[in-house]
Amino acid sequence: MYLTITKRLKEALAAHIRAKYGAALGDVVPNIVLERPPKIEMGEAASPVAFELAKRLKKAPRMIAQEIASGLGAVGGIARVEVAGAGYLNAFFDRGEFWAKTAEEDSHRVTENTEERKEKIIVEHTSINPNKAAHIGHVRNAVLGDTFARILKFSGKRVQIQNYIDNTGVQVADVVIGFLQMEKRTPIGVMQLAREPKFDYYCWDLYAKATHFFAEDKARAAKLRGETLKAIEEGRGEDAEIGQVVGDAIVGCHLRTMARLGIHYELLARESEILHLHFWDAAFEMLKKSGAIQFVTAGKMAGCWVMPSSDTKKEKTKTNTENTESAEDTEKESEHEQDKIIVRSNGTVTYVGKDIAYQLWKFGLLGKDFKYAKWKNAPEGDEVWYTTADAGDASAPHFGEAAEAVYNVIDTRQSYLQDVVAAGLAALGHKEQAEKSIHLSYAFVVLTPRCAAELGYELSEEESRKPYVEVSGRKGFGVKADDLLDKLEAAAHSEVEKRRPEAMEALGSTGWTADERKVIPHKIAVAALRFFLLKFTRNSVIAFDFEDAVSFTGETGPYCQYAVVRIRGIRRKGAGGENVALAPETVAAILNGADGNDLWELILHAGALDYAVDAAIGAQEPAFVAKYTFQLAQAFNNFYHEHNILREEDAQKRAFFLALCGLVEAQLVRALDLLGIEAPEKM
RNA sequence: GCGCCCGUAGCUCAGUUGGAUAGAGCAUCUGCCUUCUAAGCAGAGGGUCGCGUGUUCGAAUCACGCCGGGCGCGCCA
Repeated sequence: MYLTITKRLKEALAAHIRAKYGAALGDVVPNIVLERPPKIEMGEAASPVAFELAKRLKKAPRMIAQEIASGLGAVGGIARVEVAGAGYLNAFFDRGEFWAKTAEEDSHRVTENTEERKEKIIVEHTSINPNKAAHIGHVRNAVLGDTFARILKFSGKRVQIQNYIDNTGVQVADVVIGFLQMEKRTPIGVMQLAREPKFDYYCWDLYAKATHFFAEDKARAAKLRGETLKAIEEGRGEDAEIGQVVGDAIVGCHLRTMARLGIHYELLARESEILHLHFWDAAFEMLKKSGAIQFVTAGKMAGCWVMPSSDTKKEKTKTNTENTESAEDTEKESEHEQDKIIVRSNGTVTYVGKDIAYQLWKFGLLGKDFKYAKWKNAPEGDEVWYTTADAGDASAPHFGEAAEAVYNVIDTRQSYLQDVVAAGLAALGHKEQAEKSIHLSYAFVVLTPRCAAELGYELSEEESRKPYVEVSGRKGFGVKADDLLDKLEAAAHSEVEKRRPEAMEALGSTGWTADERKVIPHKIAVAALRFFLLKFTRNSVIAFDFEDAVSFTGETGPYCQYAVVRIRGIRRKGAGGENVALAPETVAAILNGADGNDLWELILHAGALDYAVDAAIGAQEPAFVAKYTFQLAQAFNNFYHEHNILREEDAQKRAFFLALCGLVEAQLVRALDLLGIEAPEKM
């Protein structure tokens, strides 16, 4: 609701300024900025536009503000506009109306997007190499992607979630070599092992051992890797057989791990099919024909197909809007830059090349499509599809349908490569799609030295000099996702035991059911972890520490859940109180009354979810929603301590408080849902 | 060397696309459960927003230059 009104105000201001001061000020009009005044007594939205106008009109800002305020006319939802300070325009909302509309909007909202006609947005996230267990870094990726997808859906977009599976890369090859060469296993033996529940953990260790094994003899490593990789890519022999078993089994593990966090996927797009269905060949032809890549005949890169650096450069500077450097400068600089190799002199394609082909497919520009089949090993209740080169299932959704925009959730270290991929699309003439290939980047997760020590990791001299330690799947060092979740669930369980001993002891009617004893700690654990990963903005490096992640107090997921639990308790006990007819005049009287400001701020905040979501999408920053949720919970807790709802003697006031609880609960639950957090009935 | 990111309270971080008196959480200290669940609330201390110059009516935010830290730049993925 807050978004609706501020939008209206912006439009009204823009129209008024245009009409009154003329087109000469055209550049001011599109940038009307609204902000929240520092105090609620100063209104709900303010515009400093008069300062901007003062420059051009050579008039005092306060005078201009006065003119605008008196000439603006009525704006829906706004009671009045006043001039404040040196020339601020402060808008005061109609509190009663805001309350009524928010409650109404609340009951009408459709969260599910059922309209098939809407253009689709792809969010690709997780994309863990299927050769080891998922670790905390992977969880950040998945949680960010999942949350962003939820936010997009909430704003009415049709979103399709894809998880890219590189099941034919060197990482899988390394584990295959581990099984075949180091452990001397047969495909059948590996197949049996792969049925074990913690197969991903087994591979985690094996992968680390393989890395060690390769380090001992670099020449042997290169030879083995080359052979194995080729066999896997071509799908022949024991290598390929084991590769597939490992890949499929590990993907199954990852899906189960992520399902614990409420993360699900619609499509597993696999590299094996990109190879077998010759996606690259199609892309290669397009790139050659358009001149986007060129064959190098002499020098260091003789025999390679490269993308000239000027192309990638252009793409990058273009996003930096205004700064138009002279063409001369750009050329000079590009001389020093290296062209990006797309096809090696031995004829094999690089990762970037494959990614261009894949990105073209996402936008429906490749002229090819996969076949699809249902993933058999999906977590309970999930329907997941995967790409196949076989006949496929005719009833599969149309995954090949062109996307309007694509969000790729990948850590910031791959920014350069993502730019090259986008530049590839642009060079093929798909400028629009290049711009809508959005790299949702985030900084990686590292461990504090204390955390590393807790894990029994011995720091090298170089590492101990640094403020934190990098997670490395290759070294087998990091916090595994399932271990962390187990730890969090155990911590949540003992926290419940400590705080509500009666709940876990099955004493009389206060005891929790067996189901609740399991599910509630789980929900708390998920809330703690997801919120912990979401409260940081994307480009902030998270230094992981058990102490912070396991915390359930302060700015955490459980704090937000707790607010909901409190409301639910009150509403259960106060049931019926809402039935007292609540006159709109009474609400207005309360909100505009002496101590109405605090109540009003709570309502205003509850009604600003749309605003938070809009900002989150605009900045591609899920952390905004986490912040919003925490602040709403905090605002409710303030209200809770100031007013005793059930003991309120004034029936009208009591009915209003209960209705307010209902509104806050609805908004909190909704906001938590966007974060992938469920609020329990009790905790 | 080139490119990207970061530097805000003791610690971890916000700061809504330049606005009014720079905010949270944690930690420390002091209060508050006979009252709707204390996973809570109130209060206190704690700041040259890395440094400098500039643009502006107005800068934590923008520009330039330093200082300090991280990452990327491979015929790896």
